[in-house]
Amino acid sequence: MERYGPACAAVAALLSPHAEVVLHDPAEDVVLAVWNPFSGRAAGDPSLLGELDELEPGADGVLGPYPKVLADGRTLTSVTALLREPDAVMCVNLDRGPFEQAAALLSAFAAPARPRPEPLFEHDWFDRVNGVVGSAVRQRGPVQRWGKAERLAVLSELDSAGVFAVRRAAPEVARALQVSRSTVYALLAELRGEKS
Amino acid sequence: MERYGPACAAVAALLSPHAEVVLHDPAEDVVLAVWNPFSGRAAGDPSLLGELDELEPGADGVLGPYPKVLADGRTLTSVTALLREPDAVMCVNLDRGPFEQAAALLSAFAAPARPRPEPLFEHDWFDRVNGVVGSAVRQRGPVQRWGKAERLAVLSELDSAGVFAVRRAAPEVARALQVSRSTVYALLAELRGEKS
DNA sequence: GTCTGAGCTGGACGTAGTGTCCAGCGCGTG
DNA sequence: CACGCGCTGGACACTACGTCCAGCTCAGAC
Repeated sequence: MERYGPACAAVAALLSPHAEVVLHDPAEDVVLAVWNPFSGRAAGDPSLLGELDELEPGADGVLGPYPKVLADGRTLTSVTALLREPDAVMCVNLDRGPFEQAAALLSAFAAPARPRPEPLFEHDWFDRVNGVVGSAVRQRGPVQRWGKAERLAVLSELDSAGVFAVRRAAPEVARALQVSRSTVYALLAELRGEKS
Repeated sequence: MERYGPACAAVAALLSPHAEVVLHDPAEDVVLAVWNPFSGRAAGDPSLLGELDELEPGADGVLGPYPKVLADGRTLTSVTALLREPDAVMCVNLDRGPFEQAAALLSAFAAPARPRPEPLFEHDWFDRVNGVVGSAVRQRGPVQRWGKAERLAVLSELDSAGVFAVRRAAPEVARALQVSRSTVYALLAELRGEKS
């Protein structure tokens, strides 16, 4: 308690008022302390840690993050740290609500209400290629700077999306990836050769 | 131009730097002016408004909002206003990227990682053909009883769904319709000949 | 600097799939 | 019965696909 208290308080302070930190004593199955409480629990309550048995802790002694729902409907994201010598369990419960609301607000502001009325895909697959390449661009930087690994990854995605089943797809993909048609087939062969 | 310019400029200024406003002359199919340009178009370029024909304008003369993807991967949300007397078309293209990034940031921060499945359509089009033919069968009776009109109708549906843009589609459609490949092309030619 | 290999390129080439054409055939109609 | 419409299977030219290869560039090793 004296050992871990400041760490818990620090986490709680950092994420206040959206996170609650609970320190448990697994030996006594009792709550040692709660910082910034909003789930109704208090020091001295039973821990009810049994539910954690289902989860496998990672090599670093961390469980989760995993989702939780409070009785009042609030959604939480939680992580649990297993502490040793002395044994303790630290749970951080983050109220996801405000973040989800903000994300929804931003999405609603900038996203079209009707993404795709009819999945007619003649003209659509063109956008699909641009879409896949585009999201990869956002994730990995400009196309010109890509290496073989990036191209392989994007091609794999396009291939498993079935893009190459449509006519004239290969040249278009080559254009979007800014490589030659030959290279597209070369990478594709490499991809499918290793897969099977 | 003198009439609508200030309105376009106002919209561009409000959303700057994330929105581009393009004023078109539909009669000449030419771009009259661009405020805050980022799509590379400039005054005097051809409008290429043909793509808008597919969309039905609302009662208020507004098309969209609808999604768009630039070649460099940026995602846009666009709305188009049809202006009368004098005729003009105003397009507002909002760069959705920053908003999506912010939303993704918030989501990633508070949400447990959740992989996103890509909708694949390779095997889908096969079912699509069977689906269209199947619903037509339910509506018009067994395939063997169909006359030219029925086949034309179903073919039109499949064609406008873009099925024939995918490889090996024609033989498969012929099989589903229980006609020869030649007939498929014959009917298709008839269909497209009358349309234009 | 030179060497070397990995990776991309443009072009050539064989093949699969596409789209057109036509003689032939069944079938309903005048 | 002759006629014509619509479908058929086959032939054909052509496009697009997928493979192959010599040559180029470039980065890293020596």
